[in-house]
Amino acid sequence: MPELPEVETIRRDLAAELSGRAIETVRVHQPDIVLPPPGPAAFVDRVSGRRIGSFDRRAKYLLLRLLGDELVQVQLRMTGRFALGTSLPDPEEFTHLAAEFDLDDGRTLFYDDTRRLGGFRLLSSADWASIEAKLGPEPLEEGFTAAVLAAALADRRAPVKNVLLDQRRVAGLGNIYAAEALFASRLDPRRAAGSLSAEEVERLHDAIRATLLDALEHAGTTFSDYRAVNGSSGRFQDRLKVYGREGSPCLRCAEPIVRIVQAGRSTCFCPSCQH
DNA sequence: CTTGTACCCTGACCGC
DNA sequence: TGCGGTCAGGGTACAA
Repeated sequence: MPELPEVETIRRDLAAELSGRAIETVRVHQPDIVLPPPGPAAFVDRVSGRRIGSFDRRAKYLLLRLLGDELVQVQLRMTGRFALGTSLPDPEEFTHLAAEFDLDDGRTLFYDDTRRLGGFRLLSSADWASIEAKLGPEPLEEGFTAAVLAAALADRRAPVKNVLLDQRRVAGLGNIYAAEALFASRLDPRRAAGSLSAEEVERLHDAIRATLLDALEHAGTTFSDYRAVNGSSGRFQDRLKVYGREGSPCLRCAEPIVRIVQAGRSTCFCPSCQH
């Protein structure tokens, strides 16, 4: 589900609310959303009573840092979502409540996940550090230059779209924003990643940043499931230029947008003006 | 090492 | 109205 802009929107909504709070009790309704080790029962036991240091994001992960040497890594995957309040804000929307975290201010952090592909993992700082080390650069941070992107794409024969989705190469991009960035930079998603010229890499680099920043400004994209913490939809879906527009005229050249399958996921692009 | 495929799960939608 | 097939913002395990 959510890609960098959506996950970052959630982080911004929750960070100030959660930091400094203590988690008094935890209820896990769907055990399979807790990834072992340590397993659901131990997870409840070890997270209950802990105080939250900060609430961060890396790639598409949310990180609930606990005081002491541990953190809860949250993956929303496709349908995971949060709400914060004294009661379930919208029972009609939260039909697959998977976990609840009661806070020391009387409010509860609710986690709902229709498909249960997302989940929680309690990690030591050392375990997280080894996971973190394998993730690619954050595209919105200073260090993400065109040269860094060029290095991530170099010598790769896989299609550039697939490489952009590989979190070890660039962190945070998913199916929507990879397609949008390739459209904005007029690059054919089927091109071998390593075949891009320096000028093309620069175009792609600028497009990735501009697309993500624009999406962040519009609180992300709500295609079907994603909601911000207060339940509101993103607004970027109205600004999508290729994703989900199969058969519609290209906004640049009016030729029909086509959909192909790459690495098992659909890619929308304009064969007439993306080269 | 790189690359592709299957799979986890539910629900919405489409054609018959 | 029902049924089967397909698809969905992701990531991981495993095979080649």
